[in-house]
Amino acid sequence: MPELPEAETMRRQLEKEVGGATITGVQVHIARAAREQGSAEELVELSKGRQIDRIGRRGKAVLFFLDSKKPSTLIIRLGMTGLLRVASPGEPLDTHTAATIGLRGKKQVRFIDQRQFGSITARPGHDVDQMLEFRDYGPEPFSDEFTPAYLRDVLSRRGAGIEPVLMNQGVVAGIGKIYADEILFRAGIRPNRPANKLTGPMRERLWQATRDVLCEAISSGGSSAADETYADVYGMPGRFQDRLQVYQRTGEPCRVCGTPIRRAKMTGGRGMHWCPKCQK
DNA sequence: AGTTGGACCTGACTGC
DNA sequence: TGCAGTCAGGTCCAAC
Repeated sequence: MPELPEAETMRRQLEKEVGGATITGVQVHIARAAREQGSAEELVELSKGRQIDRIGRRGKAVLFFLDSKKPSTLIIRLGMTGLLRVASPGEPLDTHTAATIGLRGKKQVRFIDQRQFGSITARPGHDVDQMLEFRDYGPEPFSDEFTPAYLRDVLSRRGAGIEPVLMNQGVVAGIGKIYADEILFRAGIRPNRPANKLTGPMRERLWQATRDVLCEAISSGGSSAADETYADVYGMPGRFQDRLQVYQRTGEPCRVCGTPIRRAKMTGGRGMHWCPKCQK
């Protein structure tokens, strides 16, 4: 599923491919994709004729910052299976194309979303932190606000397992199942350890592992694991799946100690993967 | 306030 | 072969 590294990979590619282009219109093919917008007309009104100043990202969402004189922001939340693809208007539409962003010139951006958990929404202004969808978001993992001291404060109030806490976008933005599993392996912490029971050294390792794992995943162009649909804006898969240590490796030997990787459901019903020997 | 479980959604997979 | 049931998880919502 697209998490921060996949969203960041697409952001960088889009910046290069369509940065500076002018939007000629937005066409919604699957109405559900625009469910967070007041109306489809509003989506077009807030984006048509405006130039893409910059492509941004907040957590797992890709942001198109439009027209600084009459600012608005196009928000693509990728959900489980959302993808952005650069295409030419003549190419046949994928069955799951939820929306098409038309551009002046020879390109368009397509939002493809098989499971329809993603969304496309336009909001007035550029102040993302004030917008409904991001108001309660925690810091970006690479920001100055994300520090071991911040983790100490925020985790001290949480008695739930560290994995669901790490996946809570209000705690830190951009982490989903794949990277939560991988970060906790790297930090040597069991996913069901209560968040407020992490030791100081554990919090330090968690902080470091969060940044290291996400950084390496971005460098590898994200993960396209076995049951994942993820591919970049050119349709190319990521390369980080080859370096996964625990995610989707149930029963396979830990690459560090050889112990079979375990899988169990955490509270909330999601699966977690961990090495029973390396993670405490 | 924080935690938990259910709902949404589709394709892949399992079992009879 | 076919078909019902289950699973996967990002995010929101309601209940405790």
